[in-house]
Amino acid sequence: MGYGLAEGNGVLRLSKLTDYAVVVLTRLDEAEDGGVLTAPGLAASTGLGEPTVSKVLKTLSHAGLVEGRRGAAGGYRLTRPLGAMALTEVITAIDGPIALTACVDNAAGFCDAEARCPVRGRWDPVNDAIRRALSGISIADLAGVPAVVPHPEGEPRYAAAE
Amino acid sequence: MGYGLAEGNGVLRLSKLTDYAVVVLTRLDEAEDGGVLTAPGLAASTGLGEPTVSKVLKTLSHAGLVEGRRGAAGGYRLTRPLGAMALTEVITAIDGPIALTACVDNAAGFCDAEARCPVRGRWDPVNDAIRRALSGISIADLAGVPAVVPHPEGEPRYAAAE
DNA sequence: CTAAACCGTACCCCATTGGTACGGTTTGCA
DNA sequence: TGCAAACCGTACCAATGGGGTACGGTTTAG
Repeated sequence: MGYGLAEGNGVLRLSKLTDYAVVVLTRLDEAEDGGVLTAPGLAASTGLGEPTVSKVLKTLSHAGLVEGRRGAAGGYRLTRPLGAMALTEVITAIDGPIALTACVDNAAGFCDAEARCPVRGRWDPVNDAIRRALSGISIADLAGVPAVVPHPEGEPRYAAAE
Repeated sequence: MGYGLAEGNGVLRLSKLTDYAVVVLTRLDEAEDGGVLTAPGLAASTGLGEPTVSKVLKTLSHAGLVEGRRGAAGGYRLTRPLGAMALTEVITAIDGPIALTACVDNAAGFCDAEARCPVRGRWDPVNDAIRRALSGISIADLAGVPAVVPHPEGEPRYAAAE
């Protein structure tokens, strides 16, 4: 597949799943029927695989970012507006905690080559810089909020702007 | 091995090679004999594998961050002081360009699912934030500049500080 | 002439990730 | 009361990319 994220670009590669999560969250934000959409419905409207969408939703649900209601008329619903949902929360939910080094945040002093390690804990300025940069970015900032973008048959072509 | 970087933590994982690069660059900065050290020597003093160190040096050399001199009395030398060497340069040299998405920086409009892609190019605020956070961090900032830390036999234990 | 070191390329192994499958439980509705 | 639709949890499989290695070639001091 491949949506917006790079294939094997380089650093700072966050997973495709995170990309999918943003897509799905955006779609959920556009929902109108009480803001509830089903996983199969989301899969159809986004073009992603249904099992993949389910997986993403499950993870987001586990993190408390969406709420799943079971049963025949079930579906998923945002627990918060996207403007109040930090990007870091989604990243943490999908990819785990945002950390660059192991020595720094985790229990310090567990390096297997602790002896003769010349840069112990020296990466934390980078960590802090990254965290500071990422905090303050909400999903709404990424969504651009085109709101209720229809996706009829044919070729929507969201790109055509400007 | 594993030096300072996390194993499989999460986002923002930059490669171990970049970690090694910082280690090697720091060692080179501590050198005194005209600032020239050999790859085997660096491997021995850092505890890293000799082929791996060579690989890192070769890459750094190709990026112009170090200068390799061949022959019997050859070795590597910094082309700039660490304070004037940006972290982003090292990252770019080892891991490639710092980019989060493919659609944004590269030739736009090559998404295989370009139609119905709801977040085209929406990741660039993140890209910008990351770049802005990383610029302004030099290798000297990471090195801490303990300068000429001896590594005799026994157990150096750099951690023992404070 | 030889040894030591850099250089380039190509190769292999394995861990992480993306994606899938399946059985179970809940719930609206006929 | 049974059925269908949807969420839930877990486990599994395939492939991509990165870490690490090997090898042959070229340069250069002694």
